[in-house]
Amino acid sequence: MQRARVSQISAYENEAVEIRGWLYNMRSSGKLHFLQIRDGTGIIQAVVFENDVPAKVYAACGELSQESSLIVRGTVRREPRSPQGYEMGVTDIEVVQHAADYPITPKEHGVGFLMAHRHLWLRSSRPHAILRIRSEVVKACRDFMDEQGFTLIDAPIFTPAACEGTSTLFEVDYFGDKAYLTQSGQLYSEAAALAFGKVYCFGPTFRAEKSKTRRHLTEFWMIEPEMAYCDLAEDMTVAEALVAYVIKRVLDNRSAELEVLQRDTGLLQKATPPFPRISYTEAIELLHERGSDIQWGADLGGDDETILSAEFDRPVLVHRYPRQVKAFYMKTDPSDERLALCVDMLAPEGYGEIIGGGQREDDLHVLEERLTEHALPREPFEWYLDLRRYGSVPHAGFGMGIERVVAWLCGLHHVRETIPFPRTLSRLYP
RNA sequence: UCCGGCGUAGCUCAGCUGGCAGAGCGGGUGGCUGUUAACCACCAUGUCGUAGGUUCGAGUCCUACCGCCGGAGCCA
Repeated sequence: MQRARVSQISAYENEAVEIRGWLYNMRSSGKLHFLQIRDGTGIIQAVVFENDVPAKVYAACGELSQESSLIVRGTVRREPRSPQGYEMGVTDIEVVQHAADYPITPKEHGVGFLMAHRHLWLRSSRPHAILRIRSEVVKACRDFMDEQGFTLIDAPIFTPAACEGTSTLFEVDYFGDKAYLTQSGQLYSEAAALAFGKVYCFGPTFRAEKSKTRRHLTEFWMIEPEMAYCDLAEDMTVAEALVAYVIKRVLDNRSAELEVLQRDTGLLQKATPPFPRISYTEAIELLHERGSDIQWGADLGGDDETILSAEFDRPVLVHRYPRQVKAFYMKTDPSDERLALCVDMLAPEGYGEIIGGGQREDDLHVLEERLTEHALPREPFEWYLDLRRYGSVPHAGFGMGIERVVAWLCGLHHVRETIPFPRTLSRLYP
């Protein structure tokens, strides 16, 4: 008997097939059992009628429990009464393993309970939909980079020093030396950009900050493109194109999953280029008009970002922040010494910063001054300074946080649902 | 680190002004030939986060601690 996947079930109408999966839910009515079977690609209803199967098979159905693994055989038929439009008329069932007392019932649970059972929760429809969208986002990012001529050059996870200071890093013992889990692959991407022209790295990133908000994880994934002979304007154009590409791919390929999440896709469909671009200084003026008392020179807080993004129906690029609130490697704006040639992209609907980047300081002596200003040790950055000694060029790049993008596309309240096994201040299990 | 909220059945929660520990769901048993988070009847569920204190009496009031959730700062 041929093995069918639930997602392809319409191709097997009126054929006898076998489905290997798990019992998602079950209802019974007299001499009928309705089994909701999931196989990872979807859910299909299998109907067991007492008169159609051997007594032993019908009796076995009565013993079934949620998430028992089983192989069902039967005939696929179109059936409007079935929740999925198709169902299987069962002729035989083989129980692979009987699962007793599955903890996650089809009723409501709190986030704490579900996260403690994350290894099982992945089987439920909501996480299933979110993680398939995440998978699509990741693939879209890689496809975009490939199509645009970028080379994947991944950065190390163990690093000898911080990109932006050591306070937020996880320290590990590295054969007696101190090492840190990476906070960004950017410095390494810069080295790679001067070798390959256009590169990106895509990997996990670690922050030891004790942030307890819906936008933070201690371990998250970031894609970081870096381009040689590139200025801030071109950097922003690439960032905009990447985000637009990802949105379109998710809308095109994951509409069923967005439907499961009841995401209003109208807002996503409107998010097409060009995205609005405003300077930090314009943003401050706008915030003042909206009643904020933020001072010029201060970094934008979460509330400020929410106010700003509410002004637009698509992501907004905020560029040229004050230099003092940005990292040491940001290039100074030649037309205004107070500013850095940097950019943040803020997602709509209060999802905050999804991209941060800018043009890098390419002058050796200025960069040395910046290291001193930021009180950073010189020695761990010698290799980085070499990049300015040997064929330095204007270059730029950015980092995009995958979880925040997925949270926005899915319309989620918290980023922890966008990663299979979230790591937060209070969660290292499972 | 700071501020706020919450810890009661397997889960989600109610429990008033201190007076016998509750509901729904889930589980078990039985019923139903089209269920849609099925429905109907019956059954069993407990270290009220922990440790002290006040009181004749504490789930309830007080103190400390622990855990979780959210926010701030910082960031993607």
